[in-house]
Amino acid sequence: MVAYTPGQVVEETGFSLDTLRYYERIGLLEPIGRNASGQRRFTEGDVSWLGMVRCLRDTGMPIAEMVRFAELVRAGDQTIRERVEVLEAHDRRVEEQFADLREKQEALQRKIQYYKDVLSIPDGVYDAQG
Amino acid sequence: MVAYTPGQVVEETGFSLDTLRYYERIGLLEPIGRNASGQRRFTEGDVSWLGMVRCLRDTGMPIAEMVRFAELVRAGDQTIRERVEVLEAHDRRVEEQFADLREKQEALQRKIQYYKDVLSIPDGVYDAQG
DNA sequence: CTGCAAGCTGGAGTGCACTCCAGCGCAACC
DNA sequence: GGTTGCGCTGGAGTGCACTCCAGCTTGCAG
Repeated sequence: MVAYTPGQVVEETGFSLDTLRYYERIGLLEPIGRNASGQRRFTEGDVSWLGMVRCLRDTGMPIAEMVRFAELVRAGDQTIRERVEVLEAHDRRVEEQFADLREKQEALQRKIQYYKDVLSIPDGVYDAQG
Repeated sequence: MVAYTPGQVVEETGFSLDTLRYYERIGLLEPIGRNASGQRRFTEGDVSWLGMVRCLRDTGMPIAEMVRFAELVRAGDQTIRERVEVLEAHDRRVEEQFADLREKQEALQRKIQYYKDVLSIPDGVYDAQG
């Protein structure tokens, strides 16, 4: 059975050692196994769960919600349906984020265009704040 | 000349009163004019600048960078070219955010699909973490 | 004239998500 | 057998962007 040292997990997942320990403390990771001298040894399962965590984190899921999701995972197979609901709700939020951000970006681009228009008529007098 | 009370600005901009005061403290807003008894009276220009602030904030520009941008605005018309550069760099970052987020979302959707596949074969035995 | 809402100030507190630190253990390499 | 490196712990600190608070003044409605 393969076991990963903390250093290897840092390498693989991109999370810092402190972050990994923090995630374990708050219950986002279940207690990580230890070798004879008390050092962490991560399993394949731990690492793949960290992949899920990264995915959720990078799409903006708050830690508290990831912890709730982790609890569902630990509760076993009968929670799969609920997990799908959580993930789909999250996916819809991500979709909303997109729409929102796109709108805001369009506003930004209009402002940029405004500045460029001012630039192209160099000696006008404008209130350049709007 | 129209002047806005703090309450009206809260209404118009969606920023809280505390946030407005905070923005003034840190120099994101220039010192707001006061009436005879010391209460703030915002000008049209203040409000339109707050529109810009909202636009930048909502597209994820950090406060510190907004403050630098505010300083450019205060420095006058000769900084317009530089302002355009700042805004365009920001716009490119927003674009990157999109690409990034879309990628992460695709990963998320693959994970959701995986769960759904598990759901559709109800009595298999799977490691549902990946 | 009495309330109550709105606003003022400086400073402290909050929430999130880490991040850092001191002081320690263990293993291994020269 | 020293020192280098990886890892351990509990707890404190950080950075960001607000948000709240006590204690006060001002504005306006009834």
